[in-house]
Amino acid sequence: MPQLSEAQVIDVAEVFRLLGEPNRLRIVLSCLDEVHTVGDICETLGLSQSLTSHHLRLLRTARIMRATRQGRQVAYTIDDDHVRDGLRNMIAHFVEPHEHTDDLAIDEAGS
Amino acid sequence: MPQLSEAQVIDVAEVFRLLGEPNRLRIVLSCLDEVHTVGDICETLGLSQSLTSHHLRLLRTARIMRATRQGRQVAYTIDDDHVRDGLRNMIAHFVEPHEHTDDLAIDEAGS
DNA sequence: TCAACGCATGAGCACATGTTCATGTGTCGG
DNA sequence: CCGACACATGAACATGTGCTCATGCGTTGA
Repeated sequence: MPQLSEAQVIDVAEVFRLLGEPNRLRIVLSCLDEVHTVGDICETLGLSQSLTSHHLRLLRTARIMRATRQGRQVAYTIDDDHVRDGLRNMIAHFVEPHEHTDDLAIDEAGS
Repeated sequence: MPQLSEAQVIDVAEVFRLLGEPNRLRIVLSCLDEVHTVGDICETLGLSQSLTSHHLRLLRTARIMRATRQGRQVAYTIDDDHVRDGLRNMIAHFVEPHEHTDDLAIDEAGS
């Protein structure tokens, strides 16, 4: 365990858990650089309004995103710089080629 | 969506999902800088051998960790530099104080 | 005031997931 | 070869989670 307290581990895990759902990750990614209304997100990602709202609620509660009323509409944006930077970092790394040795199989190391 | 393909979004979400479980995150964090055997991880984190092995299997299958036999024991280490760097980055950011502006229309009342 | 728009929320269901218990597989000492 | 050690794996169960359907709430325009 590095320099993270138990509570911090829980918090980080919670953020990862929320970003671990494809639709939710897409929502967050779509708001990585821009601000979008709920309707925009629905249309862009092809999700139902209800589902989008449910996901946004989770992201809001976790302080990952923030909502702002604009008349009848509500605009969402990322509200956590750690998450934003972390995502940018992850994206940058993931764009590079991903090389790997084959699955399973426990390698041998001499004794 | 930024510069990530649909398949990449799925992959990133999968990594986040696996890191989104506290015990699994603890396992990965414990192997962030060092190599540990299954027994070490069990003892350090206070998890049952079976549970630890199940989690390690998931992390192995997802190419996040790698196993190496050392006699009777099996040592695990992180096998994905993206994940390692991403985690280090996240940790570094999470250690800093977490500020949050609480203005705004839609707010969540605690439950 | 009223209807329509835009979004939020609760209920409910099918399915995924974390955990434990029991058992299987590979390895070393004697 | 045999027993013990270290780990992997399957089954089973309780709980969590994503999704849809229906409905509620706030806002704007007429």
